Amino acid sequence: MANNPAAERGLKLLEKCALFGALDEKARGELAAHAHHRHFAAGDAICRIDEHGDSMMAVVLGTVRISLPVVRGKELILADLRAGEMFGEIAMLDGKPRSANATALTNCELMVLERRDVLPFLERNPAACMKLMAMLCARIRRSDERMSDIAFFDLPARLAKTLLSYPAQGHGAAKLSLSQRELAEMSGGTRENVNRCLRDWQRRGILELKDRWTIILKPEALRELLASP
Amino acid sequence: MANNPAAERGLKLLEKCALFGALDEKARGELAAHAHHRHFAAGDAICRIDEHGDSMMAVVLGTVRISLPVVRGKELILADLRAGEMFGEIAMLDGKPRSANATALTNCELMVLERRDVLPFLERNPAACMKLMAMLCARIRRSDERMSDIAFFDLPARLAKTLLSYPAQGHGAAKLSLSQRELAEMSGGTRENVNRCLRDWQRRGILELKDRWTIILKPEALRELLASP
DNA sequence: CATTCACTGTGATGCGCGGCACAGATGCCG
DNA sequence: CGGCATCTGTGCCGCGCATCACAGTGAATG
Repeated sequence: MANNPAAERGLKLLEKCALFGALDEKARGELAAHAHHRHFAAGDAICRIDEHGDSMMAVVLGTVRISLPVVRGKELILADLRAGEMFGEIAMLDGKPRSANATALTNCELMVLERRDVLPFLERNPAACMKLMAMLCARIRRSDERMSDIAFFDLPARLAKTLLSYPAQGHGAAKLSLSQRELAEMSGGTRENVNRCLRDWQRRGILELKDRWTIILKPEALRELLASP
Repeated sequence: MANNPAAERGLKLLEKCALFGALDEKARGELAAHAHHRHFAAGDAICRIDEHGDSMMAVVLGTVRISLPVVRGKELILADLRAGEMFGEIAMLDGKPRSANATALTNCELMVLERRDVLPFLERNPAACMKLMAMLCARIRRSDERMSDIAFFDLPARLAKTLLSYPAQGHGAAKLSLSQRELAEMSGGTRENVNRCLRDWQRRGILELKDRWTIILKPEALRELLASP
């Protein structure tokens, strides 16, 4: 096991990870010993809402999309998770069905932790317990914020927020490669209106649309949209 | 302390309470020993969003309203809590500012638990820890559900859901005494449209509006509204 | 008793946004 | 190469809902 490259990466990852970064070497090793690794190809379903599931996952490599299907064909994208982030804790902890969909956006590798291993571990490690609770608290805060955003902000404001908060790649200017349909599903609007909004901003020099990339030129202008409405 | 009537009620309440009902007698007593009690008059602010706060509260008597102020003058009512329900755990656990407002809706009595007492207790009582996590999980599930409701359902559907899920008083028919402004703030609409919607339902015999009470005559008709659109 | 205040009920108006219907661009695959 | 899918960009229509503007009704308050 010690020579297993996946396990090595996993152990290394744990140090960076929000939940287990706080633990000592020994506790981390103990937990990693029980973990197993799984690989998913881009597009694969990792877990589906309402299914039974008693494991939680940490992203080792790649990107995992968490989404909430609502009605026939429509869904809301909750988050895109990258290496070091975790998901699936809710169903693992409370034993109820999965609360959202998780889909592999790229090829990815996950570290999987089963309830039967995690719960006893948590009971013996209050520090991990507290850390996990802090993660849950953060989730609640984000959910509530997002709820009031949807209830009170208009599409431009929500879209601006989405653009600003998405983990951007790029050097000087933030640069992201999401399709307009994806942006719509993240900000809670339609593809068409997202398009109109983006083009308007392009005309005003706030951002640039090129080769299916969205390049934010004036993040301040977007931030201003959030303050004023 | 043992003869203090408030403390007695508190101890009794703990048994009923979601969080501590799972604990043994000894653990409950230990926790109750540290708790203190506070009284608030109807209308009093219990805590405000963004303030610092390191206590969590359980409702012993009365009703506490949890709300999220959004913009100048507008707010979203998240929940009305009655005896046995708890709030304030988030800020207590993660040490960040309060995430919502809490207001005494009636005269009420609260049992207050301070972080400095609760955290050590949780470290020594993994069972309480797990129970608390389950509560947080439930909160997350409710938040997410509410978010997608706002994003995808229209006002009638949201209002129907609000009416059906509000802890009703009454024998045969569910009967509630919320003002239309309150209903609007719970379902995320305006007072005017809530009024139009209710009157429409009254004309169709689904409910009755009398003396500022809303009496639900045909809950099935409301449930049907949730399924169809 | 007059005043004030919160609540209810309704009409008129206008905007945001969803929905549809295209048309053009690009990339993939047999 | 000719389809086929996906993405973009736009025009148009109509509904839902927020907003404003009142009028009427208790219930509290001095």
